[in-house]
Amino acid sequence: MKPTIRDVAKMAGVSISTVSRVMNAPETVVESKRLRVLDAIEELQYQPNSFARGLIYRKSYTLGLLVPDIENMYYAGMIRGMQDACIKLGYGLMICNTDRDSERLLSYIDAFHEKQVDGIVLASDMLFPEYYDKLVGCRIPFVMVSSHSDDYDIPSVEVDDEAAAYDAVKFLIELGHKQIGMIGFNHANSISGPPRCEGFARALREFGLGHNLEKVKYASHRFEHAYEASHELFSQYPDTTAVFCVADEFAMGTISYLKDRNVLVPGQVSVVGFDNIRMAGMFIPKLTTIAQPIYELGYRSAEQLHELVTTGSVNVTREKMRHKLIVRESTRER
Amino acid sequence: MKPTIRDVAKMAGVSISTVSRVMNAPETVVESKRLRVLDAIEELQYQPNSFARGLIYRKSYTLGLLVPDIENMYYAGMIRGMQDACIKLGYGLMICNTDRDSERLLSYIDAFHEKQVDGIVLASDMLFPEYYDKLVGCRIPFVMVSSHSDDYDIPSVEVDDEAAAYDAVKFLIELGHKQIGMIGFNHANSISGPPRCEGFARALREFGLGHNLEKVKYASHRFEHAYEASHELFSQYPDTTAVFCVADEFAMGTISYLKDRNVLVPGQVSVVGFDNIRMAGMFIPKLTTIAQPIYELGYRSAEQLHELVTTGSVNVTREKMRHKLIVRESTRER
DNA sequence: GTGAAAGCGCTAACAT
DNA sequence: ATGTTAGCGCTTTCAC
Repeated sequence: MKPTIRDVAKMAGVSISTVSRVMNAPETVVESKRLRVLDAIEELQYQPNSFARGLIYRKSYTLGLLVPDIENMYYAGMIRGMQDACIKLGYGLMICNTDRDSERLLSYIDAFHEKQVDGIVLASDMLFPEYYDKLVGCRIPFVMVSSHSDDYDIPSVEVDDEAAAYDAVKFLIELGHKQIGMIGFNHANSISGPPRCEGFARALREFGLGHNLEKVKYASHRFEHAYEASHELFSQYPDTTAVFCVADEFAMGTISYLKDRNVLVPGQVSVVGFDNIRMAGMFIPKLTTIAQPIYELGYRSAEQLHELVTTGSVNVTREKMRHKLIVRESTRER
Repeated sequence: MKPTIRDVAKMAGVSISTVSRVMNAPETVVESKRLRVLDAIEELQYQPNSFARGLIYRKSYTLGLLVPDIENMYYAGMIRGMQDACIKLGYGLMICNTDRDSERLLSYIDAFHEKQVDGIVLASDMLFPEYYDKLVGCRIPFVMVSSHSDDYDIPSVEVDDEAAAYDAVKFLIELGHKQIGMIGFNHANSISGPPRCEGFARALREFGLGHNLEKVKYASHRFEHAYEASHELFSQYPDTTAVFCVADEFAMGTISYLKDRNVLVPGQVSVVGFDNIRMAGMFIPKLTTIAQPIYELGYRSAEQLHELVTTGSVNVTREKMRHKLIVRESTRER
């Protein structure tokens, strides 16, 4: 049996209240007893029962994270950031993988509710009314990361997707490319899909390259889909010399496709990615990409949630973090 | 305030025990009342307080996972498997990233202890006496995945590293390679490092290629280190035509190095990896590699832990799963 | 400064 | 079949 506060009290020859006090307000108990209690705690390897504590404080000191796809490398860095923040804040982190499935997400909310997490961070997903209602119904505070809601006033941290996409495309244009395509996210389920398309369009228009506006194919988050989408893109617009991919994994898919067709990257076609996941610098060729501060995004979102949980509100809702173009080897002047 | 069992009881006009019964033994309460209770639960979005339950059952229905490096793609698939198993078993999963740091790992054990997880799965790490003592001291059952302990009798699931390495090297030999090098794990902290070296050595000896035995360089888990190690390997043994890398990420590092030196893979040098992480099929060239059943490893380890937690022991300790050579594009006949 | 006792939300044994 | 009640381990008044 795990030792309880009673065991400690007995061993130290004091009452349980005294034991409780040395843990929560040590200065209120005389040194001699305090020391005896501390010894007993040490000796028994006593750990207060967090169920009992939770019952009283109504806090689990645990945060929940809902990610769409844990195999997507983008989230690995984010999780590290969140976890480091959680350590700093004295919280635990419970990670759940929704597989982009509504049912599953909803049932994880139930699980979180039952486990009494103090708050949830929702990564990348759209905030459907269904989710919102459930979260509010469960009275669980939550924030969003790499996403936001236009309809509800929910704290969020992300990058300026429109501006970032604009920068990527502008870079391609300045390299001298005139025939530019894009591999985007399927709009249906994606929060960052539309703004990245808009950034693409704005850059094109601004530089009088509006004829490219239609050169957009969509893929759903994985390498293989981007490979397929690239096939469509190049079949339909064979003279394309540059493509903007809204995710590094897409860029890899595009480059793979091109490679299979014996077209050189960046020799014949330039490709820019998005995210700057760890793999971006390992791929051949190394990816030119829009870097998101992935780790910081995760770190910040945990802090934000903590703020929300403890104070009831956050200072800056809808926070934006800076992106940055990183030029590596997948792009070249035309 | 979150509704309690009392609120439900009041709304349904019954006693709290009846409410408790409809949740734990529905058949013992008459339909009419049961329905009223169910309605009230629905209406209030009532969720039993897991602290109170935990206090009684002394179970948190939560498992803890300790991974060395969550940014290592190897673990992503494993986590998916574990999570799916946890769903099936009705458990939650708490993931912690140790960064291969003893201090951090130990402090996570404390956190798990305090949070009363029902069990822990320890991934890849060695089981130092320090860890073992602490775990036993805390009375937390645990299993190991992609690792095992020779010193203690702890349930584990992994692949047969020695045999797998042997197969990889044998494949290279059968392709006609005579000058074979290896990029291995630094031994200090690695459980799978030594057996993979042994597999390498056994294949070499068996085919009379013992002169390659010394062509081994070590790297510590990341791409960059493998890149460096490859530099050392090829500087010292420039006539090497094939290299066995003990991780796919190492294979990528090696190939990157070779690429930077303008040597063709698989044209001039063949490379085989290990793990078959998701990236292996996305890299250029696609990696020939030893596939581990990563998802299943995770799934199985969670099942094993569950067995240990619920029954107090497991049927087969030190379980092995089958590996498989997957031939793709990074290897070629000599 | 310290102990006794109430109570957090729930389950289970005991009455009825 | 249903209600009453005693804890589970802890914190926190409230007396002393």
